Amino acid sequence: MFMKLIEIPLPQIFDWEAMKAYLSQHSLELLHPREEDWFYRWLNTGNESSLFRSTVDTQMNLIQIEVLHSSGVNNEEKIITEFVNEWWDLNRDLKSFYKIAKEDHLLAPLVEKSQGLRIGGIPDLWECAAWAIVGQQVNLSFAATLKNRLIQQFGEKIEWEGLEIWQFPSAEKIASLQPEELRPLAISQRKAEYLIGFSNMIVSGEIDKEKLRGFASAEEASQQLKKIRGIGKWSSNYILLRCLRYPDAFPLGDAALYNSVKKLLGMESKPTDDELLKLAENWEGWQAYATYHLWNA
DNA sequence: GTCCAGGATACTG
DNA sequence: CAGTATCATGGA
Repeated sequence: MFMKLIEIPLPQIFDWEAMKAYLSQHSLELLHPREEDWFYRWLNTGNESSLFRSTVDTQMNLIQIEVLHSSGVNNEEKIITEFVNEWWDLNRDLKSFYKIAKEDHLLAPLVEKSQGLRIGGIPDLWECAAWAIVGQQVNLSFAATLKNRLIQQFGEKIEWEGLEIWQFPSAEKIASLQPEELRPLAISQRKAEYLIGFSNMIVSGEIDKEKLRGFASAEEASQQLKKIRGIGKWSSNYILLRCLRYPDAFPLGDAALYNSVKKLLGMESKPTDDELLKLAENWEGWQAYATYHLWNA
């Protein structure tokens, strides 16, 4: 039995099947386990925490959120609603993206097929950066394995009617570790240093979401992030795409991006950066959504 | 066995 | 300054 029901009107264009596919892509999703069409999430709200589950009612055009365990804080509903808004990018007006995408020979068939695809986000900056770091260079399934080991080793879990729901390890927890303590998880020495270094900057407040918001372009915000050890051009733009949601974030260097373009254009070899940037001239202002459609393809 | 994965940095000439 | 080596592991 749930304690409270929150309903959010569904944006006009929203592809629930695509969002479900993203949320379910790694077979073992500890942070938002799925049961039927419900996704469970255990959210920190300061010193307290809320457990909720959310789904989409496509008949009623509603997002439904059931609060299963309340934190008791008086702005809980607002916090959860804002989280889901960011998680599923509900407030994005995609009209101008579709306008340019329909004129683009690479994107046109993709947006036709995936109307309402919205970028699945990682609203927590620390969690997003950690995912970017463990995902550097290695294939996605191995990256997911590393993330799950981090969560199960250093995170916290609760159970709800037999279902386990985990919280990502806090920055404080990772900041308290030595790199050697992460090595047994098969995280490289370098990545262990990157993770601990980033977590320390979160703990000290040296970096936070507010400081990364409000830049006129992803490029400017990216320059801030790239000052951090372990965060290069790919990771900075990945974080801007998934967490800060700059629509013009463009993760140049992304292996999946090159492979997708190569396949879609029937190229002999992977496109060069110059070729990719040439294509991206048509996507000005919407590089993040163009990238996401290419990943999705 | 080799090559490549949603890269970034340290080192070398 | 640009190349190159290194890292971790697993799947193709």
